[in-house]
Amino acid sequence: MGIQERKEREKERRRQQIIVAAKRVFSEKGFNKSTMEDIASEAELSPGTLYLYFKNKEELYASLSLRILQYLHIRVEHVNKETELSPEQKLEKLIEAMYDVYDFDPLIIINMFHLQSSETLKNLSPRLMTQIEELSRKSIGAISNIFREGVVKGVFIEKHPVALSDIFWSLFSGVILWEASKKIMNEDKDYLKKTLAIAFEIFSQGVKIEKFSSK
Amino acid sequence: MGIQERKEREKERRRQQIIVAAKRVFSEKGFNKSTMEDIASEAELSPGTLYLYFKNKEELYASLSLRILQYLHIRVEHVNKETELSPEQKLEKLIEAMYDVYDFDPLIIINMFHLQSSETLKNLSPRLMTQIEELSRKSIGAISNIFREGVVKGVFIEKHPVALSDIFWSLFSGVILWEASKKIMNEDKDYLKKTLAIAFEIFSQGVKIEKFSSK
Amino acid sequence: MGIQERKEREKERRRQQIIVAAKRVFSEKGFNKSTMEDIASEAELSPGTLYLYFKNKEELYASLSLRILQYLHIRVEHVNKETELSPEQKLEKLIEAMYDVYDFDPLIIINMFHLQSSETLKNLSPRLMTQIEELSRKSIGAISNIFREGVVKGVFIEKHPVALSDIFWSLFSGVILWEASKKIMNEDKDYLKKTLAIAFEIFSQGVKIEKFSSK
Amino acid sequence: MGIQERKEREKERRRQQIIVAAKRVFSEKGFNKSTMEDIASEAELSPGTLYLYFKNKEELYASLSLRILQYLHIRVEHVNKETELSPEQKLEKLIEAMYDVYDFDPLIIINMFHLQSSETLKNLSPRLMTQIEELSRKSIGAISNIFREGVVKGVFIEKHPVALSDIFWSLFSGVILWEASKKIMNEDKDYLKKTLAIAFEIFSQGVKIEKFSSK
DNA sequence: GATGAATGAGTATTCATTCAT
DNA sequence: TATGAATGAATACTCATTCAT
Repeated sequence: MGIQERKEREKERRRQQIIVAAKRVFSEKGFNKSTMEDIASEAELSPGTLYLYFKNKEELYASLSLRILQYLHIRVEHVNKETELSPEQKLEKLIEAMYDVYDFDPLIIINMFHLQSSETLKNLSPRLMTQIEELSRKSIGAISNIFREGVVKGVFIEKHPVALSDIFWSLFSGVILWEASKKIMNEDKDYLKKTLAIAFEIFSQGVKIEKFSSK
Repeated sequence: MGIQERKEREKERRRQQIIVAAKRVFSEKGFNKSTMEDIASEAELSPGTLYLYFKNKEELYASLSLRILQYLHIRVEHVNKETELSPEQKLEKLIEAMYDVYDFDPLIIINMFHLQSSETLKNLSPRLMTQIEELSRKSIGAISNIFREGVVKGVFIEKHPVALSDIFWSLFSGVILWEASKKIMNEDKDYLKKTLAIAFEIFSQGVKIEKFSSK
Repeated sequence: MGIQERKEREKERRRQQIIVAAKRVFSEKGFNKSTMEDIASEAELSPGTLYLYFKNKEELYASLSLRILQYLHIRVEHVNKETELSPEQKLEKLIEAMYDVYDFDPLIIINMFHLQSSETLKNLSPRLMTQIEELSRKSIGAISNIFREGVVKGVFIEKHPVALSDIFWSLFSGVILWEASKKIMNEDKDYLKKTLAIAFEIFSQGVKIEKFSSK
Repeated sequence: MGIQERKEREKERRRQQIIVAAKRVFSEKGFNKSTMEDIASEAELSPGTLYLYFKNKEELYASLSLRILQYLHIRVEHVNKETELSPEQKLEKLIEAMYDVYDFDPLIIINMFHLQSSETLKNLSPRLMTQIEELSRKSIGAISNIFREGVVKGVFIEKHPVALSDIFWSLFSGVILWEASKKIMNEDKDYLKKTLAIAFEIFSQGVKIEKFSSK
């Protein structure tokens, strides 16, 4: 019914309001230094209200990660489905997608890393856990596919097809962290973009089969 | 003076004893979940004693990073000074050095990252800050040198010589974190080594100039 | 008026619905661990509605006691009014009544005790307070009467006629609490009944004058 | 060693200091309304210090019960060991002992009852649990012995020898609670003593075998 | 120097109660 | 009347740090 639906929508809006506030606070102070009161006041709500929408602090934090994972998944799947593209073109598209993912939420790597800690996992509801696991698995799988295809078609070197996607992701995370640690993150996004571009170019060159055949 | 010196030596021994204990505790529980009492009891000392050697918890943690940085610096400088090696041979030596650095302390990346947080920096003594900054600057400089030399000699592509070293470091960090997040870190070091090897090989291929000239 | 009256009746029905739910929840979790939401959901109402019928949590709880007191009062008065019975027969009837009171609500003693706490009393409305006080006074009075009559007729020992009723009540409460603390309360009502029977028998023997005269 | 011993003694003194403060606060406000800060400030200590001596609030509360149980045990065992006394004399001594137990801590019944709640039990350390269980078992056993002996010697009626001790204890608890609920507890101890005396006398008369034989 | 008992500020979480709809 | 989302005060417990011995 209309009323039911409007309520549902309203509820979702509140969740987003809280998530947005949480993102601001967490990215400024980090998980441990952020208090639930900080977040509540950023969201212009009372602390108690936060607990109507999120089981606890960990689950609120993990919800940020879920949001990024959803976006990552959509983008990566989309690349993967463009069957008419060559592996090299797909890699290019993938790189573009990764830029956007980072743009969507620059804290992606830090969130992902936090998510791993056993303490965190203990406090999450099974539902959220399942969602996160599924999205991670699917996204990683989609990236792997792109490289596997490249290897099969003789375009990319065969160094453990899985490893290629791992290294691709590592490079992405590494550059972001590196930039973050230089605190350039916010002030100069262009520098990050340029660095990522070079990193991905080097990677692309490194995985192309012609390189090896030309020796 | 003899006595003076012996005291100094004794003092340094205690510092190391504490640092070793701290490393064990921090690497098991992470910074926030580790208590000063945990560390004190691991070091078989009382909590109060820790404060005779370290200003506070942050400074104790940062001291771990300093220790790794010292090792990193020594190894990297050593590679840099071998003037008779070609840029490609130096890169190979550098990669070996990075393995060892990781072996020396697998928490290197996490430590380095923690070190950046403004909250941390606020609590460090200027003396420690200076030491850390200097060592970081020198180590990064030495790595940069290797790549700059390669570019100058026409062996490595010219993509912002600085960027090459940044990306090298990013790749290193990214792989370690990636593995850490898969919790393979401790159980299967060989897998990490293999992944790092592939990563570095791809990187090496990617930066070699022949690739581009062969096109 | 018809409409007025029907509303009144409806209102009373709701109150009872809430009281019944509250009884279930309180007896399972105790006063402090029971939340208003627990009770609301047991009553299939919203938390807000509870406050339309009861001033606060304490008053809701006290209403349970009022209900038992009403039952106790009815039963005890009834015994007292049977003028043709001997004191010993009345005591027997009284004992039967007490069994039934306990059956009506096994939490009677705990409720009564909770009712005494000054914190509780502070939160009750004067109207409720008055009702409770009146019923207590009357019930105790009726029990006292039975014993006083026995003393006057030379059937029961004269040890402060008031004290006899106090002790009778104490014995009743004590046995119930003792059983409750053994957690047999719910699982084995027969054991409680048997213990109560022995207790009352001992008491009856103890207060009979012949005992003393036989010495 | 002397130093070791003095420290131990000092530590025990602190525990007692806290227990005494806790007793005052708990008996005034009850368990739930008493805060750890109340107790700390009553003991002229900081809240944190309480946790150096007691695991949590429940365990602090339970420690009060332990203290009473220790006293109860000593007194009851002492009566039981006086082999030259007749069952009737032992009962008299037991009654005296119970007066003293109540004097030692009038909250005895409330403490004991609180101790039963499953929520409480969940939070106690096994060590404390064991101590409490053992003392309870032994004390109850000693009381039972007295009655069993009386039954065997043909002085007390045989109504389940165990039940006699249960009913004795119930009577004791009941009277104390009854008085407590009349809030006479503190103001008029003499009235309580008199009531207890009458209660025990009635009980004693009730359990004496001659009563029945005289019929 | 070394100790470790004491401190007390800091915080996640709960829940009785309110009030706009 | 009835709702139930929002409130925000209240509190047990932790732990970095200090300081008397």
